[in-house]
Amino acid sequence: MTYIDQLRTYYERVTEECVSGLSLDCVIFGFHDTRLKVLLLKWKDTNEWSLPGGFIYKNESVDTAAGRVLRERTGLDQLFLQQFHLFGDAVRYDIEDTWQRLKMPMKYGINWPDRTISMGYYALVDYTKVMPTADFMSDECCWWDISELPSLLYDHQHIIEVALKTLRLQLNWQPIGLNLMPEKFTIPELQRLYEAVLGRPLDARNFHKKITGLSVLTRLDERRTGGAHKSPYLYQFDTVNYQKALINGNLNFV
Amino acid sequence: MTYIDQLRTYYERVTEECVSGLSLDCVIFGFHDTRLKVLLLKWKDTNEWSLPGGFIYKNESVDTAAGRVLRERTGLDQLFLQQFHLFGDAVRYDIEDTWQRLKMPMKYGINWPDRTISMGYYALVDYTKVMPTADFMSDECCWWDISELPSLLYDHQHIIEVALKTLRLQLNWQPIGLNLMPEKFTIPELQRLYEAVLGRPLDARNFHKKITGLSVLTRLDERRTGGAHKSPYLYQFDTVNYQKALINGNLNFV
DNA sequence: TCAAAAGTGTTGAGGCTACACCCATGT
DNA sequence: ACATGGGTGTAGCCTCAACACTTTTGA
Repeated sequence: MTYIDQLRTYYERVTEECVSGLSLDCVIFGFHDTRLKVLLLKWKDTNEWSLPGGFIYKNESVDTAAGRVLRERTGLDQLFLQQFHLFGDAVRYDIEDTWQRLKMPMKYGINWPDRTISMGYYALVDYTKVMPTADFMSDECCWWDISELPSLLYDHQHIIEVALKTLRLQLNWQPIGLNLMPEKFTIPELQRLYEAVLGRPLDARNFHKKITGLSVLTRLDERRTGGAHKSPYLYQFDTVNYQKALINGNLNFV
Repeated sequence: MTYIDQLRTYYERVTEECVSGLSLDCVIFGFHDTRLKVLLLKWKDTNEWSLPGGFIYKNESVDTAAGRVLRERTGLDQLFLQQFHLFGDAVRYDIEDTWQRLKMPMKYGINWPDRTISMGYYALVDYTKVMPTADFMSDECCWWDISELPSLLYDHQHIIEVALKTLRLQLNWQPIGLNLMPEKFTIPELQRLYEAVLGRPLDARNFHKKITGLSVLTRLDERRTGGAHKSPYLYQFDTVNYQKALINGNLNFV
């Protein structure tokens, strides 16, 4: 079976089994090496990248479908996943141009709706736990630095921008740290995350004071060694107090 | 043509001309007489109420469709309208029970999808300018006090709750006052609005100090007379400064 | 004259910002 | 030894919350 046949079969199945005209796109954020990252897929035999996405089975909750897409691309379950915008413009992108960049015959001869509306989700994941996994349409699935994205298909550049804007706005009310950091981390590492999301530096003393003052962290008896400098303490989140601080909107580092 | 025929014709047109399986519901907030209000429709020949909603034409932007629904029910254009949640559970409500309450034969014999996903929008409108207008399916369209809602069809009770929660969260970043108040209003009246949204009383002196300190209001040379008490000054919003205050997130009365 | 709501300032507490030096570690 | 980043405290400012009396108006 050729790749094109596979694709046609896939889209035929989608047409039959999924909600028509509605898709979802996931902006999966990770954090590594002081940088905010996004998980992208490269389409087979092209140099074109896009967000992981998918369709909703006719008897499936949309949120569940988003969780499924996420699980398939990251290997992780029970992730922090949040609706952020419905992309419903009549013309979201240049369809012909897109099919050309994908080197595909338009529509594979099947009855595909003229326009697709897409629900945008963002996810916050622990970079160290993710196993990026390509699907049958892609030959690569990997992390990209948020500030060095490749050219993206569809309106995915726009979708990422909206997701990032939402993330910044929700920083104080969402468990950004809890979900993006590995289990054990140092306070300066957490500060780098906040700086990466906000896009500007924060004062180390004030950050330390604030985050420890909220008692959302538990200091471990371990330190991170290996740097040519004083070894910082490792911390874990105290999830109970973290939830409390979130509810109070106290995790703001403006 | 009987009412049932009209309905069948309508749903046939929707099936043909609209995006399938996706609808939208609008929670239209108004403010009157110290109370937050929602605009509801009563279905013909029943005592069942629901939110105004509609479908999206195949070549229409979803946001535009929401604006259209809103214009048809309020007579107003260019309203403040905001996506807030996609209601996409596989089973959102008891379908059979709903059709029974509507006293309708299910599906009118047409090919209607088994489940509908709905995008929730909320709107903030000037109560005094709205002309509530029923559609052909409803025999009443009117304002209901948010704390004294009737029994609602579908999952509309839930949708209103989510909308209200969103409104509270966004109070500091959205032009709540600007859109819900009439052109001229007094500071105590604006305070009542904030109290209605937040669901708790605010201190008059602190409110006055804060709101005047932001220079988002212009005091007019008029006063509201008629009450058996001191006549309060009338104010208008200074839209330029209002936008600035919103951007800075300064309109918070926590 | 009375009832009802409008208008108005001050004070204390807590949170935020700005700022500089010493310490621990690996090279 | 030295370079690198980690850890730590204080002072001033600003914002917020709490709080009561006088004024105006219509009935």
